[in-house]
Amino acid sequence: MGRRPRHSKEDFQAIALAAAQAIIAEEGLQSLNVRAVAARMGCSVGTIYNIFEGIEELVALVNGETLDALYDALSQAPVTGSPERDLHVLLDLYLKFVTERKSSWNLLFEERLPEAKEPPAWYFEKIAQLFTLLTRILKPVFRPDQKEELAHAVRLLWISLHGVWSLNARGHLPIVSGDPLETVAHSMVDTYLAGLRARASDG
Amino acid sequence: MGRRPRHSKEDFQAIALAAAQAIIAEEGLQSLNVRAVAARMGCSVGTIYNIFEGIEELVALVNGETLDALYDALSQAPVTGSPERDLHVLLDLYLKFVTERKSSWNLLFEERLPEAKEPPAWYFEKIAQLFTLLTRILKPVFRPDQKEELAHAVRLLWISLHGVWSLNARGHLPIVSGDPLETVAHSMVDTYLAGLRARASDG
DNA sequence: GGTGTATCATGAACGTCGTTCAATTAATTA
DNA sequence: TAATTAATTGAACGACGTTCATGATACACC
Repeated sequence: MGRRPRHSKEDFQAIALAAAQAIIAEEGLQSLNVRAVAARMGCSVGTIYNIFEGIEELVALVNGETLDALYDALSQAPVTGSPERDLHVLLDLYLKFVTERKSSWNLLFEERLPEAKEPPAWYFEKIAQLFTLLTRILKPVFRPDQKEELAHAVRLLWISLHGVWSLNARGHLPIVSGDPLETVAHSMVDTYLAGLRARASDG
Repeated sequence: MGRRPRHSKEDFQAIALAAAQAIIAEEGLQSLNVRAVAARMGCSVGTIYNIFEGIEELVALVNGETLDALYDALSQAPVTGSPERDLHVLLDLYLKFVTERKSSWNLLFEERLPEAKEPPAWYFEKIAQLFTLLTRILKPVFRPDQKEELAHAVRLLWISLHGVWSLNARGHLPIVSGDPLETVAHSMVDTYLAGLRARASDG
């Protein structure tokens, strides 16, 4: 038989991931490219393409870690039974995370999923995991039998907040609102929650 | 004195803009680059840099026209006094526009404003113009003296919907919701409007 | 018309990027 | 040790945005 791989594919991917994270932390997003990752790993660019289909796959891994780290940061938030209060606490942890890990965070918004291709399965899982945090906070707004309504509300709230993060990440937020990021995010949550309560009491 | 320009800077920018639009329409976003624009204009790449600081400035012009076209499409929407109905009609025009001019629309979400630089002034104006459409629709929800509350509500609704468009443009919407774009957008508007009414009746 | 000059227009060339692939290296088996 | 098989390499490719020495051109003045 032939030559055995020095590292398994998974090992190599982990090393590449660490290298990418180091570059992002030390040099910023604009320095994240194949040659920089290869140099930091101590291998050639060709090896990167042995491990990954392309740079996008590595970026997806980095974004996966960002989502995990976000979950870790947000899961500290308490659930008191008051959605308003809980959401505000969650939001502040969120904003702290965005501020502290600005580059990684922005990378999430650079990613462009190819038209034809399905997003990777673990992407769905990580988002679902984050959704559970919102779900348990919003639970008191709904009756126990309104499972689907609750899930629906979580999705919409997520998307609304994504509007804020997205505009902010691309520098467009000042075009839309003169208020700072925190203010906009808090207003968003308050209004949305009021809407949920109103629709819930309607039926 | 020296040589007079063959065209004024504004003329040239208009020609470049038309060339860019033609490329987007006929070849798609991925073919929009300096060389393609220059070739279609019948000039050299250097001339592009005589007219613009860089390609981003041309992209900004294209996006400006997209915002104008969007305003034209949406300003047909009637104002009946029922915000729910009016918003749904507006939303459908919106979705029609997004479908018909998908490439131009996506370009709006590719743009990344440089950190240090202020967005161009006409950007604020065009967004403000679009805001007036939402403002007159949402007016019945507020008392005549609640000018600032109305403006605030318009901004938040805009940002919420931006969350939907942004996810959709990057292919991330299926990760968050299994529902089609229209459904998500309509739900968003309904919930937000319920929230506005609830908060308005509180004070 | 000729000359000088200020200005515009040119496109080859540069640096960077993602990506490819023939050649090289090395681990395993016979 | 030699053959076999596969991982690793890095020069090279094409596309990109951008630059700048060079050439071309229209005007003012004589």
